Amino acid sequence: MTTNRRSGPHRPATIPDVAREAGVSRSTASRALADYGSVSPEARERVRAAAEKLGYRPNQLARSMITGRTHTLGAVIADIQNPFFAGVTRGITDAARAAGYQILLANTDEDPAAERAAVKTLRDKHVDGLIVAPASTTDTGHLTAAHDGGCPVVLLDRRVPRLDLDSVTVDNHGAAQDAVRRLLAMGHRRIALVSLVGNDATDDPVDPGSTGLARIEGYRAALREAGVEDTETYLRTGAFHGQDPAVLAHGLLDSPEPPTAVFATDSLIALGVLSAARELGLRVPEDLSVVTFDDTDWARAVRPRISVVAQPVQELGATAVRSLIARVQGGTHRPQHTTLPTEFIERESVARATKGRKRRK
Amino acid sequence: MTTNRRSGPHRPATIPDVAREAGVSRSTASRALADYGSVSPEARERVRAAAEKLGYRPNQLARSMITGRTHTLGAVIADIQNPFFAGVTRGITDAARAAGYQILLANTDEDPAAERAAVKTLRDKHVDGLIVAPASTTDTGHLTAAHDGGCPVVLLDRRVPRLDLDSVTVDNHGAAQDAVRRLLAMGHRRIALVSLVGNDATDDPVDPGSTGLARIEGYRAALREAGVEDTETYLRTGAFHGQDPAVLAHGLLDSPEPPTAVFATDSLIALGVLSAARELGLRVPEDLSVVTFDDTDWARAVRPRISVVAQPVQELGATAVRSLIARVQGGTHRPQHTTLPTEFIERESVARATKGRKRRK
DNA sequence: ATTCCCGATGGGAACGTTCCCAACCCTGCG
DNA sequence: CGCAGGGTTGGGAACGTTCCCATCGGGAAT
Repeated sequence: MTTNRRSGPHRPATIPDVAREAGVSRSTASRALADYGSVSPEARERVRAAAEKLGYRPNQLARSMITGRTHTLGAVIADIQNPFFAGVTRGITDAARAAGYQILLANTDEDPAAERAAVKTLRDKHVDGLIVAPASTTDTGHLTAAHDGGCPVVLLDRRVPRLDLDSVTVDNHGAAQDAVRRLLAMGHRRIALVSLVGNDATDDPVDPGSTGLARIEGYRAALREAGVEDTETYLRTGAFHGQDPAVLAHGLLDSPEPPTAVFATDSLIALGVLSAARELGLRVPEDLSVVTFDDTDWARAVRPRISVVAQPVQELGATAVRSLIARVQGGTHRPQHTTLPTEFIERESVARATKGRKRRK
Repeated sequence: MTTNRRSGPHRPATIPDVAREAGVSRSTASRALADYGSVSPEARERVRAAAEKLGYRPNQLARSMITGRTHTLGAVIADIQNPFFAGVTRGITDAARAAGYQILLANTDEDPAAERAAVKTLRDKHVDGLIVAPASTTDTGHLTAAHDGGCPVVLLDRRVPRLDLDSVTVDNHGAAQDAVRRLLAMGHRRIALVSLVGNDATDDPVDPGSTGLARIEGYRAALREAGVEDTETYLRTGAFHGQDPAVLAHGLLDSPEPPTAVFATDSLIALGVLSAARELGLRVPEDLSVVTFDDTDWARAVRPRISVVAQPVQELGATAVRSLIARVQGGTHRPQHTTLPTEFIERESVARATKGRKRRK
């Protein structure tokens, strides 16, 4: 008996094992199993039977070494606990599985350094492509490097204007403008926007890549077209980290001339606004109208139900995957920018503005 | 010039390239880079400089082929969109990254077939270990097969009693019992439990593996010890799929002698209860007290704030990862069952029971 | 001075698969 | 009957790394 280096109870069967069992060569066994080239019917059957008998399972690592494909995609997002990204990730994993791909997941917490590290690690693992919700619109060298290095990148949710990478986004500017228009139509004039933004100091207001700035610009545009010149008084932006949305909202609402409506740029901020309103004894929507991005499960269960700008979260992720796989498998066509539609869902958190509403302390 | 098979603009540098540049052999270069064996300081430095110059990045696939380690763990969970699993996954990815591991993610939607397929695919990709929230307590052949085949498995959130695998759970029975005791202490007697359970028909009531049954048993135990003999009237369990918690709760609350308190076994069900209560015009907590598992973000932002049984979601995931890595790297000690503590957080959704409360239609 | 040992180095094999190519057999056609 | 050609097969190389082992040189000890 030959001494095997790995002589455990059941050393996993390899192609040579199967070939030996079937009485053919490695090449023929490989061809029969991978179904390419030409193999005689009887040889094919013998190999199939031998593989079955030995419980042969192809070693994807070895296969990947040759083919250069791992059938694995990397997903680099901010925070899986954020309902928006949870939905996106769900869409990503489902679409990937349907196409025969797996997902390597990495969180960045909006930290560009963590994002660079994640991209590096995932590329070292030879993912076939990357889906990235970029933390910064400027610090993108690692993304172009990956793309140029043969690892396609699809930008998710956020765009990087001067970067010629595929992207899948929603029309944040238009959606925000629409939402604010609806508040204006209900007679509101003192409309606040509460947002947490990243380190996008250099983002371009004309063609913003970050969702935060795009929504802010949509907010400004809606106010201006309604003749509200001052678009900054009720604009509250905090930093991603360390800033509690509830505190931000509290400061906004607890002022001499508070807003009559608040537009939150995501569901976590909306919770902060609701929390602050509760602390101050403000009723929604009688004292304060509230609208937010993202249709989370609680938005349609709480009282009052919250009117929202719903994003197609799962579709966002699924579209990114399909776009990426097309690029991985297909040729190198021009970068494609997909914009998915949002939907405003009207519920009970918006009321007509009452001119001289009394504040209750 | 030799014709290279892959003659792209920048064929990624390999160890032979670095060795050539540094004027040493592959072996020495490999030793210098991987930091093992013995290498002279000057050789080490020359290799380091050459690697730097060529932008060398080790091919993890090739390395894994030799070492048998991929530094990748598989996470097989039900649904990333469920806040509980989102938190768990966050804990998993963070702990994994801290230990130098990556996470391959798969959703099962509580479908045993999907779970088997996921485990198969992940094993084919040669993950070093698996973290699984098993969909079934009986259909577990693939898990023992993986474990016996050298791919360690850690059970998450749910246990499989007769299976000798590591597990990380919380004391669901005790936590549920404690929560119901608190409702009893507030004078409630007609206490309902609303739950969605999987296909655990054969789960053992004495030592339940599924969280659902464990919580139900805790509920029953609390009622019995308080002298409430009938523990089934207000028990509502629906199936995982196709059953809307709101509908289930609606049927429960819209009855001749409705419960005065509801215990929901997870946050999605709690939303259903809240939604049904709102539809029926019931006020929380005046008409209906509500307690739920899982401290989600909305539970502390809505009005009234919801009293909850908080689970250490991130810790659950992180502990599973650390336990798994210990087994991957260390010897093969006995299976370890870790139980993490829960915490009851008292808020405003529980009121003293009023004897003859009037229902408002 | 010879022996011994240890640090340093290089060559070759191995991991398990796919790919390329040469060899082979058999049939059909000129 | 010889040759072309297609289906089938097997051997060898390659992917990029780590590991084992043999070799070599120099300093210390006998």
